[in-house]
Amino acid sequence: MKNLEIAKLFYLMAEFVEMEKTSFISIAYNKAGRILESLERDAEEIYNKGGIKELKKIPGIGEGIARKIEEYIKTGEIKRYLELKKKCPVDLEKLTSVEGLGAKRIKFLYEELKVKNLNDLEKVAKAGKIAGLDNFGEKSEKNILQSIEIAKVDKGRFLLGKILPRARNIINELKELPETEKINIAGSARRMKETVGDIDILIVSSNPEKIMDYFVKMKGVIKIWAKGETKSSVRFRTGFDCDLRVVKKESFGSALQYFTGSKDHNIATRRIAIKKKLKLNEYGVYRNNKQIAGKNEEDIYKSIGLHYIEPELRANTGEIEASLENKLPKLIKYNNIKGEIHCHSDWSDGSATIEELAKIAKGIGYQYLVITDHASPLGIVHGLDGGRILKQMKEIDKVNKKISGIKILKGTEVDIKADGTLFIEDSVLSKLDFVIGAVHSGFKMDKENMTRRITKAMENIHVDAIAHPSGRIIKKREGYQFNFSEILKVAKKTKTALEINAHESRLDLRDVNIRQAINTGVKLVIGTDVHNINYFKMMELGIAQARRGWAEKKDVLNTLSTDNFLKYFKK
DNA sequence: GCCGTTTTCGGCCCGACTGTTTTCAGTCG
Repeated sequence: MKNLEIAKLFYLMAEFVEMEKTSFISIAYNKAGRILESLERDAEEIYNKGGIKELKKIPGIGEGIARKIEEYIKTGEIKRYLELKKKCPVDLEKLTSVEGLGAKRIKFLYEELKVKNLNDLEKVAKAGKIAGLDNFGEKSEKNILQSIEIAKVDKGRFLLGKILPRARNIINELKELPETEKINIAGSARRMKETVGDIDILIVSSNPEKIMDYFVKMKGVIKIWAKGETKSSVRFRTGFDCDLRVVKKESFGSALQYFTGSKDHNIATRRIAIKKKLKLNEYGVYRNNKQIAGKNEEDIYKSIGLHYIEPELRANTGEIEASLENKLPKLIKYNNIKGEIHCHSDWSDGSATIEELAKIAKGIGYQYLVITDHASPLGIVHGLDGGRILKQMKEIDKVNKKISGIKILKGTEVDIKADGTLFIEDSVLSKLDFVIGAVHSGFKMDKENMTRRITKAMENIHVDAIAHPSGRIIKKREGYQFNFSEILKVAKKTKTALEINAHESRLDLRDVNIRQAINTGVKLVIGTDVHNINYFKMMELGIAQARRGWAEKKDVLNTLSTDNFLKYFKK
C-alpha cells in the first residue's frame, strides 16, 4: 500500500508551495494527501485497473494530481517534489513540528540564516540571530527555543486508548468549576479516531476568564501556547496538547459541530449551507445575519437539510451523501455487546484465572465469555496443546457450575501455521464452542502465500473467526501483506467472521476494511484480547472502530444472545 | 490544482490568537 507514502509527498509539496504565497494549489495538495490517507483501496491498484482516468474519478483528484500519482507508481518519485525541495532544501517535517513555524517563516529563515533543520534552528536561536530579523522579535526567538525542546520529544499522535482517559480526567476537573455550565469533548477524540493529535474541549460559560485562568494553571501544564478570551491552548508534561474553547450557550451546538470536525466534513457541510444561502460557522447557522440554529448539534444538521450524523462517521467519506438520502447506517451502540469473545487466562499468557475473568465479565453485564487461550508452539505465550485444551474444558465445566449469571464458553486462539493448517487437530477443535485462528509468526511471507495461508485456515470447518486479521500494530508494525478482497470472498463463502481486535495498539481491522467487509456481507466479532482484567474496558475502542467502519448491530455477532451466538457457528 | 442545477473561468470554509505591528501577516485548527 503506497497510499501513505504518496500522501506524505503531497503534504510536503503543499508546504513548499505555501512558501511562495498562500495558494489554492497547496490546499488542493493537502486535500489530496488526506484523500489518499483515507482511501479504501490501494491507489496503485486503482491505477493498474483503469489508469489516470480511474484515479480522476476520486473526488478531489484531477488531472494534475492523478499524473503525479502515476509518476510515483511508475518511478517512485515525483519530479515536482524534487524541484521544490531543491529550491529550499530543508527538513520540512521536523521544522514544521516546531509550534509557530510555518512554511513562510521556514523559507525566510533558510534564506536569511541557512537554517535547514532543527539543529541549525537551535544554533541560530541560541546565538540570538533570530530576534533582529524582520517580523521576528525577542519573544519569537524565545518561543522558538522552547518549542524546539518540545518538538524534540514530540511523539506526534497518541493512541486513542491512552488519550481518552486523560481527556476525561481533564473534563472531570473542569466540570467541577462553578463557572462551567456545560462541557464536552470535541475534535478527533470525539470522533474516536484510532490515534489523536491533541485533546479538544468545549465549555459553555458566561465567565470565560475564570475558566481560562484555571485551565492554563492546571497541574502538569508545561507550556501555554495561547490564552485568549474564547480559546486557550497548552502542552501537558505527558506530551500532548489540549485546546479549550469557551462559547455562549446559544452557540454550543454549532461550536461542537465545528470543533469536532473532521476538517473535510466541515468544509462539506459549510458548502451545503452556502448553497442554501446560509452561513455556517462556530457561532451558528445564519440566514441574512440572523441565527436560525446553534444551540444544539441536531438543529445544525437539520437547518442545512441533513439528518444527524454521528461523530464517528464525520470524515467526508460518504456520510454527507448518505445523510442527504436518509441512508445513514444505524450504528452499533456502545452497550450492544453481549459477550467477550477473545480472552486469555493464566492457562496461557493471561494473568487472571478463568473464575476471576468470569466474575469481571459478569460484572460488566455480559451473558457469555469465551476463553480463547493460545494454542501455539510459541514458548512465550505458554500455548496449549490438544491435551491441555481437553483438560481446560473440564475446568471450565467446573467453574460454570460454581458461577451463575454468566456462561463461560470453550474456545481457543489457534495458530495458523505457514502452510495454512492449524496447530491443533480437528478432533479437538470440533469439541470447542468457538475457534479463532490467528497468524502469530512468519509475518514476512509474500502476499500470495499469506493470502493462501489465511484462506486455507478459513476453509477449515472448525474455524469460526480470524483474529486481528491484518497483524498491524499501530505506529509500530504495518501488518502483513495479503489480498483482502480474496480474504473477504472466502470469509463470506465459509461464513467465517473477522475480528475487530479492540486492543488500543491493534484496532485491527481498520475502519476502511470494516466497511469493505460489511459491504461484502462478511460478519464481524469484536474482542479485546484480554490478557488481564484491565483489558475488558478496551471494548469501547473496538466498538468505536466498528462505528467508524459503518457497522450496525446486525453486522457484529457478539451482539447476539448466548444461544444465537452459538447457533450461528454451528455448521 | 479542483470543480461546476451560480460559472469551462473564477471561485475555493472561516475565525482566533500572537507578535510585531500602527493595520496586519503568519500560524493554527
